[in-house]
Amino acid sequence: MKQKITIKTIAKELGVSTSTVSKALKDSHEISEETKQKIQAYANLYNYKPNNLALQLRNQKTKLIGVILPQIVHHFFSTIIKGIEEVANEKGYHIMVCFSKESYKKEYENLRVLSNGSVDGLIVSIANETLENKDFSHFKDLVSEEIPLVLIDRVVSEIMCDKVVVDDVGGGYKATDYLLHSGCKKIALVTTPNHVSVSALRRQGYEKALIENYIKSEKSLIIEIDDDKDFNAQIAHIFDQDIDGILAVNEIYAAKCIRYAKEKQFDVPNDISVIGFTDGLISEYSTPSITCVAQHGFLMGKQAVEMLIHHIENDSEDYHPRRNVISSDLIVRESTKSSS
Amino acid sequence: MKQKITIKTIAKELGVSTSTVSKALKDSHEISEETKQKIQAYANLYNYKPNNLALQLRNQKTKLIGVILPQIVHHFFSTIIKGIEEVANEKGYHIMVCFSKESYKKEYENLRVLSNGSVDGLIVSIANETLENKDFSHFKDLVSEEIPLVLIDRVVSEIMCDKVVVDDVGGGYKATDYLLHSGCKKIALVTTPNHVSVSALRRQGYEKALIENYIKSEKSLIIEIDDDKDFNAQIAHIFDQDIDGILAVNEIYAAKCIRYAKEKQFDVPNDISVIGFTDGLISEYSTPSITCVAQHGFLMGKQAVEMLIHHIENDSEDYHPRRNVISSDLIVRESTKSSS
DNA sequence: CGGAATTGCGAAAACGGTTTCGTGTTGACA
DNA sequence: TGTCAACACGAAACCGTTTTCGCAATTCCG
Repeated sequence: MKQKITIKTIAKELGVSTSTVSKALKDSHEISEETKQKIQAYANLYNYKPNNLALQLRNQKTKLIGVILPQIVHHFFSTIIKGIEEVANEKGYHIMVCFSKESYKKEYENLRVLSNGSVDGLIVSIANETLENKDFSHFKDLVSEEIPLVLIDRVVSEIMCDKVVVDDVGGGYKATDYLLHSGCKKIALVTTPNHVSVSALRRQGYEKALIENYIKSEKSLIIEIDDDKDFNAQIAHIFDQDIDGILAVNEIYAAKCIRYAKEKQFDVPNDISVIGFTDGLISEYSTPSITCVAQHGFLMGKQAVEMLIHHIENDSEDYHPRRNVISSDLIVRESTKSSS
Repeated sequence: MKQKITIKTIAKELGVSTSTVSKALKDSHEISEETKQKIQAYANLYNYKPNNLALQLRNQKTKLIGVILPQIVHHFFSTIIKGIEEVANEKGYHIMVCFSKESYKKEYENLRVLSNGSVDGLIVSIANETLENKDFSHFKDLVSEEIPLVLIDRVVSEIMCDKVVVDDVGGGYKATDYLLHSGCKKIALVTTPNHVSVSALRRQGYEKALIENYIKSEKSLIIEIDDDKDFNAQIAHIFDQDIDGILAVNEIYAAKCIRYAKEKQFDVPNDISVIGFTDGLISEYSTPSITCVAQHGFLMGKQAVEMLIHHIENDSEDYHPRRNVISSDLIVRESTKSSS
């Protein structure tokens, strides 16, 4: 890279001190009009830009927010990023984005390098592997160093920090309740292994809705998908049980269920209704389009970064962790019968 | 944030100089074993981490790569980010991600703040508005400041820098050729206005394939979609012209065309075959799944960051802009008849 | 035993800014 | 003419780290 022009260069060239240059560039009243003109003209001519690193070091703030997410090629997470970036930008911040790829090690590593003063605060959604291991010491270290931290979507209660979560129980409840009211009698749940906290919560909502409607939840109707195995083979047996509704914990599972149902000559929604989570492109564009629980990632990102920046900029006031819950809505489309 | 422990703190506390501490922490031979032990133990105890900002200022490098993309909630772009992040991480870099939202002003602004020494180099895909305006001075400034820059996907020739592009002409050609060989006689093109460079290239490929097969390209079969208007209204008239094939420049247009075709009682692929661009989730999960031209965003991101880091780390050698072309492949699925 | 080599450490400059606190030169006023 | 304020600017500290160089004290060698 070309040698950048600095305040020193200008000072030397114009025969003044660096302090004069600095003040002149900020239009300080301490400097005579004449000198200011000269310095500003020179700075403009050579396209002087103050070095950000120097400013950051001096001000002890980077105006940077670290974001660590488990994945990127994922509608929900990319929507979150969009929300974060938008509000951050409005408030003069930029974001550094890293991905843990659901791995504890990568998450740990990312946390380590970002907490070296590179960022003013962090927004994190915890990796699945970490949730399984239940080892959160790297987060607790962060908290004890008093680095502002906001946890989103996948959170754990033992980390004392601000949090923004989706009302997953409510989402599972609403979806199941809607299926029941549209006439479904026997609803299967297609989910992930239970250590994924959001899935567990959605399942709670599912079970709650069943109970409230005096239906016994049956183990045989709940499938915990192992992504390493063949999907169809895993769901096949629920189709032998006269089901008329499926709740899937994400839109991919929903889409795959619909596809399988069609193959087996079931009509969606008339024979079987399907609801998914994540209001992404798949739900919108597949045929039939999929009724689903929208999680409002955009809003989540916005709220998270607002909490974070508040924390960063009001360092002095005594701090009490807050917890925002974003309610999830049902977007009704074609994969369900209309609720009577 | 809590007062961080610095080298100075350690030095004062242990009654040595900062240089000694610095060297001890790097296990320098200049320092006696005894002193090293003492200092390292202390540093460990208080969880000392060197301040990144100070290091960056001293080393005049940030190990940070700026990424400016037009959008984020978009399969192709998020895949690019994934590719960039993966390789960057391997090589010890992190990424700062910004979005221009297709706006010239945001792009300009992002470029300005990132070129203040915050990053070692930039990877950019140009905003649509900028492509329309044809004002690239902000990029040229960057180049004249010799800030390493790699342009991806949406590029313009007048900016002298490294580039990675998809073989869009080839993609359009392959897709059209495939349709022709599968028996289609009359193929419509559903595209965007022509200033979007990638669409223009795909159109070239489409026209080239037609010409080579002695078919005259007809204006009435080419629709430039205005996203502000109703989609179906815009494509309706091509369905009155006995078409048996559609090439759409992205997967959303493809999905919408298929949906419309179904509504109008056309069978896809038997009455009308459809091919889209972008191998995203929509193509994969809609029914019928959509044959499409994969653009390999992951590969593009990887190559871009490799070029960039090469440029950053081999500053001395004389620099000749390079241009990588990533060939696009046809992923055959259910929305087309098999090629005979 | 005297000079040289080695060892162990510290002072200071450097990275590029900002900011506080002088300080010398004016000019006005008594 | 002496005093004082205002003006215009500079010196220096500071942010946290690395690194070069210098300097004592010790050890080594002849």
